[in-house]
Amino acid sequence: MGRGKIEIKRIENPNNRHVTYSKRRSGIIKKAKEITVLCDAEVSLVIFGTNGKMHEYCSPSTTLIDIMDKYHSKSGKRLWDAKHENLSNEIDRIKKENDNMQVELRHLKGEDITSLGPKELILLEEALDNGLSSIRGKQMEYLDIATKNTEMLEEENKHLTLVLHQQEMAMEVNRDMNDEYQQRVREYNSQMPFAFRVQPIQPNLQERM
Amino acid sequence: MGRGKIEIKRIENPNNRHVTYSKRRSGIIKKAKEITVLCDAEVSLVIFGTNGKMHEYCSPSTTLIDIMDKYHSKSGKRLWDAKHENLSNEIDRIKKENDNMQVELRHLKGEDITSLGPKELILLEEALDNGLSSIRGKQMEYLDIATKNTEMLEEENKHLTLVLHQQEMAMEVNRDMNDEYQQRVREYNSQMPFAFRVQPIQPNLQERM
DNA sequence: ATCTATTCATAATT
DNA sequence: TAATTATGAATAGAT
Repeated sequence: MGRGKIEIKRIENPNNRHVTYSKRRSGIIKKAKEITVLCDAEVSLVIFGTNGKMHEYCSPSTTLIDIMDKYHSKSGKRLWDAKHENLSNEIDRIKKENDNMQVELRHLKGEDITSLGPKELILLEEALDNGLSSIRGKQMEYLDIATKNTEMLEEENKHLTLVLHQQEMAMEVNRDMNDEYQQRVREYNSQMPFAFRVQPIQPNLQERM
Repeated sequence: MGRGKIEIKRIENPNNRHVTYSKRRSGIIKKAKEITVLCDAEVSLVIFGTNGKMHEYCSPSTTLIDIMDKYHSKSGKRLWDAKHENLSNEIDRIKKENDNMQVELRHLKGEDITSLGPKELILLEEALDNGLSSIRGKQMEYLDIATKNTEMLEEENKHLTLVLHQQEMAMEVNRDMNDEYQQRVREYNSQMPFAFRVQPIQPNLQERM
């Protein structure tokens, strides 16, 4: 049904495959709707394309759950039980994993160790020692950063103090000049447009913890 | 597509309806198979006619359970009954718990700590220190036991040595007596029924580690 | 069930 | 991507 007969086998060209998928999908859904109306049928149709997108149709008189329930009773296949069992097994598996981790955690924290033998204790001790040295290494890094930070800040402080001092000197000079100038203003009855100003410096960026 | 166009509305004549149902049902299933093959699609199709009979198609690559699983995750609709919902929630909860423990374990072992701040490191260090002191306390117990054991064994050894010495003395005396006795036997041409024997001593029970 | 006139779905093309 | 169209497929009604 088209400009040529096609074999029913996988369409290798991805583009064509997608186009055909879209067309045929809507075709099937249309047919499903029609049989629902024409023949009073109950239809559930779920389609997944290679892109993973889902499309579904369910006859309006029911829900997918109803259909599945009926399927269950008609086919005799224990569809839900199987699913249920899978979930239960999964839970058991994870719980066991959980318990093991729980025990390991408690042991590492020095709890519930009465049952452990000397060799196990030695292994634990090693693990803890390793953990401690790793953590102290990291702390050392932080300490280095903090030390450098302090040095930078002290340097910065010195600089700021110096600049501040210079600024004060400059202002003093300025004030003197100004006084002298005012004097002249008074003397000559004229004005100066601007006073020199010292710009504040920007604080340096600091490494943060 | 037939000897005349038909309106898409319920076919009132039961006979016609049934016939159309059969024809169209097989048509849809054929289409479903085709899209499966042509386009790599996953299809689940369940049809119930008015007679209550069920027909289904499911693409060979999957099962109805898989399709329903996917449907569940894609649509987010609560397809599963309350039981399932509970189990799923339980799994999610335990998995989360698991992940948290996993992280805590790795941190205690000094792994994945680059993201931790100094305060967290201090808390970790405390935990590890506590664990270490607890474990070393336990090791100390074992050491005490081992020391006591050693003392006991040494005591035991002394005792055994002493007893052994006494025994040797006794045997020597015995041998002398025996020699003397044999002499007498030879002299008097008669026999004694049994010889006295020294019983070996049992080692004392020791506390075990 | 089988047959066929007719409508429909759609593959190729634009 | 969205129309168009020639063609094969589906099927309604008849047998």
